[in-house]
Amino acid sequence: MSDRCESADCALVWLRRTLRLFDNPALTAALGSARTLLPVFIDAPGDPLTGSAGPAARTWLARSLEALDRSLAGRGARLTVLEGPALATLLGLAKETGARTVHADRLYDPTSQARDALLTRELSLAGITLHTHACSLLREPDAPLTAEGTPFRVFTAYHRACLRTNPLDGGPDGGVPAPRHIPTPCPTPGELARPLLADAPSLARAATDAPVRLLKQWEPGEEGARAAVDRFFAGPAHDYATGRDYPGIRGTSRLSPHLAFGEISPREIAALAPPAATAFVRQLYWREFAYYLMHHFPHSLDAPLRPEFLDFPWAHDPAGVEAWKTGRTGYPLVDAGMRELAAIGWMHNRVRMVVASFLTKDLLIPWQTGAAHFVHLLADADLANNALGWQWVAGSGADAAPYFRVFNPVLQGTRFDPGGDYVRTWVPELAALPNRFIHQPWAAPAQVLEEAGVSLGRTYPAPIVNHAEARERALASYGALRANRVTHRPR
DNA sequence: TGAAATGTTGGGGCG
DNA sequence: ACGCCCCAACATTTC
Repeated sequence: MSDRCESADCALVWLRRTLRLFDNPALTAALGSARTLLPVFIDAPGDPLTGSAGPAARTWLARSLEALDRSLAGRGARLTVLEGPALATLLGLAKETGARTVHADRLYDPTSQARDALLTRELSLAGITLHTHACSLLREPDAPLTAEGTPFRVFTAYHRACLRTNPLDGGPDGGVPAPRHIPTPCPTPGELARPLLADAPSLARAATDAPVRLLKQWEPGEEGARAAVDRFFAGPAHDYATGRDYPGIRGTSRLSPHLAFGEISPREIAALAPPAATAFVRQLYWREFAYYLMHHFPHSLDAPLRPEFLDFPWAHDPAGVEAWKTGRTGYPLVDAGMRELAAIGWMHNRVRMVVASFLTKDLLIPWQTGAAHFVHLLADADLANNALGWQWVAGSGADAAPYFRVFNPVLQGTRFDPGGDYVRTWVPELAALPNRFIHQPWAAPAQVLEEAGVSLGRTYPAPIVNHAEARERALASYGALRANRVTHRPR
């Protein structure tokens, strides 16, 4: 970042979680407001999104920034990537370029909102205006409300209200077109000939120590995102309602990391969706609902939405947490999911529910422990989605599973991974077991185990808990909580 | 976006 | 032919 000559009329485009050119209202607004633009990404230490991200998300981010830079290069601009505190970095760039305006994509988590409010004040002292633009959602998260004017807490009611008030969110085109040319201050950043991540050493490191398997399956960036959408809508989307439940096949969209980094907008996805994909579009509204809940109940990122769960008798079980994290619980479907997560920074959604149920109900570990682990390992880490999902499973959240709903990892396995493909992929030491025992190796006769080369407790762990007993324990805990609430109810 | 226990029914074997 | 038992299959209730 040097030698950029001052432009009479330059605006900064501060991209955070909108790493794309199509349907990017921040970019469009900046183009309309200034003669030249400087697109910038700031890797700020302690940033609530990128700062707490784990290696998979950091690697994805680095790759996505490289892709964005290539797209910008095709339109006469380049991406500037800097590491440092947001305020100082923006002030430095503003001074260099003479920019008095910053256009950014809006962030919705409470920490980012507080930071943006602070930045708005601090920047205005230097004569700089910060504008944030709605980029990430089908609709802003304050609406709709119930007839009483309160936020919905049940998804189906929320979803119905969304469809009633605006059935075609984002319009038929899926958003504003990508600009054909992006004028930049002179000299163009491309002429500076600096490697993209030279001034963001932490991201440069992340770009090189990639979880390789992740990169084999996914292509970070706007182009890769659009290709993934096309592939999905051409095939799996048509059988999504059932296919999405089978972790052994490609039945889901696998769009979550693309969406998390804003490489493609949900408006564009909704506009491209074929009529047969309504079940999938409904899932986009689950994402909307997560942001809606985060907006109306910001405390629900870290604390139970339903306050009676503050009294829940969670267990302290470091050994159990460790077995869960490392995929050594002795329940093949749970272990397969946790190993998939560790290996590629992603996990099939049905399996996310199963492992979350196992942690919170079989082991009685607070959902926040699991949520933090997910945020650290998932390439698609999204605070709103993550908290909603975990609270849903734990029973403490909106539209929550009733407290007595406990997933049986064996039944879930036989039902949704009947051929055992998923388990065999991620728990190879069980691969030779016949289907009948692949989800419950402890039930196999000694001879079958021996023929499959499985020795429980040596090559693969024996179950760390008995699920039937654990289920009873969970029901008792949740039952006590319910009784508690009744006796404590104010009169 | 659950699972297990309990209840019901109907067919077939058998005395 | 008939009643009885068993059990699978399905439905309902309960946690």
